[in-house]
Amino acid sequence: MAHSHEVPSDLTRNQGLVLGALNHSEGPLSAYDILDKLRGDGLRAPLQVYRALDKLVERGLAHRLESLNAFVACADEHCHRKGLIAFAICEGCGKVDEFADAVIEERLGDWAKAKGFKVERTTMEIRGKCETCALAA
Amino acid sequence: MAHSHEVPSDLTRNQGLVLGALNHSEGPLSAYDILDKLRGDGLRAPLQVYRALDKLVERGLAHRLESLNAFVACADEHCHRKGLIAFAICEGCGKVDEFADAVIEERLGDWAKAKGFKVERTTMEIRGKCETCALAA
DNA sequence: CTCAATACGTTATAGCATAACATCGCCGCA
DNA sequence: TGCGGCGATGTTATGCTATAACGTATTGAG
Ligand SMILES: [Zn+2]
Ligand SMILES: [Zn+2]
Ligand SMILES: [Zn+2]
Ligand SMILES: [Zn+2]
Repeated sequence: MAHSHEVPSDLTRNQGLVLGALNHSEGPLSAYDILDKLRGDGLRAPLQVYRALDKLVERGLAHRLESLNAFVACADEHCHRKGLIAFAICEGCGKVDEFADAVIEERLGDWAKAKGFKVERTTMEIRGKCETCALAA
Repeated sequence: MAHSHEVPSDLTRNQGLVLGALNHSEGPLSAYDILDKLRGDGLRAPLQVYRALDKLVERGLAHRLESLNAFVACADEHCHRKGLIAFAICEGCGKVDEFADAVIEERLGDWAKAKGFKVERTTMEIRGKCETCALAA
């Protein structure tokens, strides 16, 4: 399990369950993956998972990976204070590495400023092979 | 209609139709949007559209926007020779601005090198408001 | 207590994408 | 000319992802 936030105590039951599932997973999970893991805990419908995910993502405790239609627990205690977050996703083992880069963020800010574009959020996802999987290939 | 590639002459009928639909659209289209536009031309099934899109994306004539599950025609005659491409997507009017940034690409390359990560492709999508829509708000 | 806000549960439906299989047309080659 | 491979096509069925719409339950402020 990846290094991650402590689980906040003010989560609702469903939010706690969903975050727990993400925290205990080695890689990203789709909403339906999560649902399957939590049927034993009484969850029955996709909406229960999606609603919890919405809140978790909103609070920065989880992130959505657009190119996978899947979710991961945030791996960085403080990432919600940063702006742009990037994800490197290994096609081999499925592991996700989360990082931030101030230079990229600044560069993007410059572009936006020049264009008059008001940035609300940015997704950056790198697909490829992690070192282990690249060497194994 | 955005500035775009000339339509290559070696496209198949379906590929030509799909690229035409994208070229004539003001904004991104989902595969099903495209299908609806092309029913009059004899297309009937999603797969016909998806197969054409696969080829167009492979050749760099179209791009997939992961955060929208939609597609746009490439707006840059030479983008397939560049590496990373970024898209700024306006939540107001739906227009998409495609651009490349060598500094960001280099920075990403540095990160990958340091980590031993072998990059295969990168998606970068900025959501927000274009200048026009931001001022109108 | 009462009201408003938020979470929850459930069913149904919408939207996105691919599996599987048959067919067709083109081109290189015996 | 006729065979055989290959890529594009057509069609049906299916699976995965996400939200609409409705009602109930819980909580907390005034
Ligand atoms: Zn994070
Ligand atoms: Zn790996
Ligand atoms: Zn392009
Ligand atoms: Zn706009």
